[in-house]
Order: sequence, then structure tokens, then C-alpha cells
Amino acid sequence: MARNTKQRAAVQEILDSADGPLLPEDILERAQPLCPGIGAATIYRTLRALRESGGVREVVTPDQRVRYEKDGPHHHHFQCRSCDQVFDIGGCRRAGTPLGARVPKGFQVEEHEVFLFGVCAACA
Amino acid sequence: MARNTKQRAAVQEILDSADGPLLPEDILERAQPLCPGIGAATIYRTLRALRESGGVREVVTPDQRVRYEKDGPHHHHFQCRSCDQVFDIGGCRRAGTPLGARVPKGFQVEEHEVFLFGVCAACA
DNA sequence: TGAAATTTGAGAATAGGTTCTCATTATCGA
DNA sequence: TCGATAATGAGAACCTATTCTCAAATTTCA
Repeated sequence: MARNTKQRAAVQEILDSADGPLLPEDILERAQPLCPGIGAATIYRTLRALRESGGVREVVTPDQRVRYEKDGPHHHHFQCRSCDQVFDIGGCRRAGTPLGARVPKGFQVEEHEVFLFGVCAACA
Repeated sequence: MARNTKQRAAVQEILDSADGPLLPEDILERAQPLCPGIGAATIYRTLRALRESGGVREVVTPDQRVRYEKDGPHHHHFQCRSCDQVFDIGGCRRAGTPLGARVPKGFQVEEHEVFLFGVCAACA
């Protein structure tokens, strides 16, 4: 049933080559040149389908917006306070409790998420 | 102009004694016994006033909801996957780059935020 | 190629949290 | 205690990201 449309291929390609999670509107913008006339509904539909089939994951950033990224190995995120863009940050080898956290007795840590804030290379 | 009402005192007291950021609805629920009849609008108005005067801060958790906590020293958060409650976690002494993060060349880190996920002591 | 069925684009509809409106009530200085 | 005025409660209004609707276009496969 799932058909190969150029709209879906474009969203896939955009997520695959992104260097951080993207807003639906970012994806729409980047998809325009690949699929002239593509609409927001298609972006949302495609993201939902990809999320449900497991290839894409939602990332809720502390600015309260939902971004999407290709599902992959654990990593952290950096958000630039100037341009708002979010970047992937590697270098975390532990999936459970991160270094330097003191968890109360009886709490079981299964995962963690880290956001860094500052200024990206392009804005600095 | 700012008057001392029991509604405001209740919200303040609830935030002061909380062991983690709270949802507006949680605050409303806890305020009911202290101020019978208190409404949601008052909670939101008071939170906004406290936020603007600097004593209270918003915390956007990865479940995409906004919670409120008393402004204070840097710390991390733990969210229970069973009861959804968020707890404060101490033990982070560095305000800038957390341990174990490899930031790309040219990026300037100013702050960080950490969320742990798992099961809290009460739910375990 | 042709028919069946999914996907698309546009705009309307939805949903949930938050803010606004306004009559009433409470606070606080004189 | 009184009066001026800020705060409250209830519900309407708002906001905006996301989903839905439906006719038209595309894809798929016989």
C-alpha cells in the first residue's frame, strides 16, 4: 500500500542529510525546490507515517517546538540562541545515567536527554 | 500594586515546597484545599506574574508540556515514565558544557539541560 | 495501457492550553 | 471604616500546530 512518491522521497532525503532535528516548516521549505507545490499536509502526513514505521523520531526542544530527526544512535543536541537551529552532538557513550548525575535512592534511570545552549559556529 | 492575596500565597507556597516542576493543573489541584474555589485563570495569572518578576521559571519537558518551578541553582530533572511526575536531581556542578559532550569547533556552550527518564521510587 | 486505489494539495476543522473579559470581591492605605 | 483599585472566578475567546476532507493527480500492477 505504501507508494513511492517523490514527496515522501524528498522528506526522507531531507531528514537523512540534516545535521540536526528539523521543524515541519523547515522540511517544507527544503522540500519546495525538490517537489514544487508540496503542501504542509503532506509533510505532516509523511512525518507521521515515518514515525509510526519507526524510521523517524520526534524531538521536543526546550523552546516547546517539535522537530523531527532520523532515528539513530543516542546523541545530544545543541540549540543556537541566535538562529534557533538545533544540531546533533556526538560523544555520549552511555545510554543510561549520564556522568555527574546523582539519582535518588530507588530511582531507576533508563535513558537520558541532553540539550546544550549557546551560539553556533555560523552565528559566532 | 501587587497585593497579597491568599491565592498568590498558595501558589508560592506550593512551588516552594515542590520537589520538582509542576503542571498548572497540578498547582490548581494542590491549591484547592488552601483556597477553595480558586480557578485556573488565577493560577495562570499568578504564574505569569511570578515568571515576569523572576522568581519562577518555565520548564518544558520532553513530553511537550510546560511545568513551573521556583527559580534556583542549576539542577537536572528526572521524569517517571509510569506516573509522569518530574523530580529535581542535584549533583551537577558545571553550568556550561556537561561531562562527556564533544562540542563541534566554533560552538560556544553557555548552558545545558538534562532530563533523565525511568521509574521513580514510588512507582518501582 | 488501463483500472483500482493510494497520495496529494488546499483549505476548513480541530484541539488543548493559555489568555481575555467583566462583574464581583478582597486588599490596603488613609 | 471607607474608598480606590487590584485581584478573582467563570466562561468565552484565542492561538496555532496538527489533522481532516475531498476532488484531482499519481502510482502500481495486471
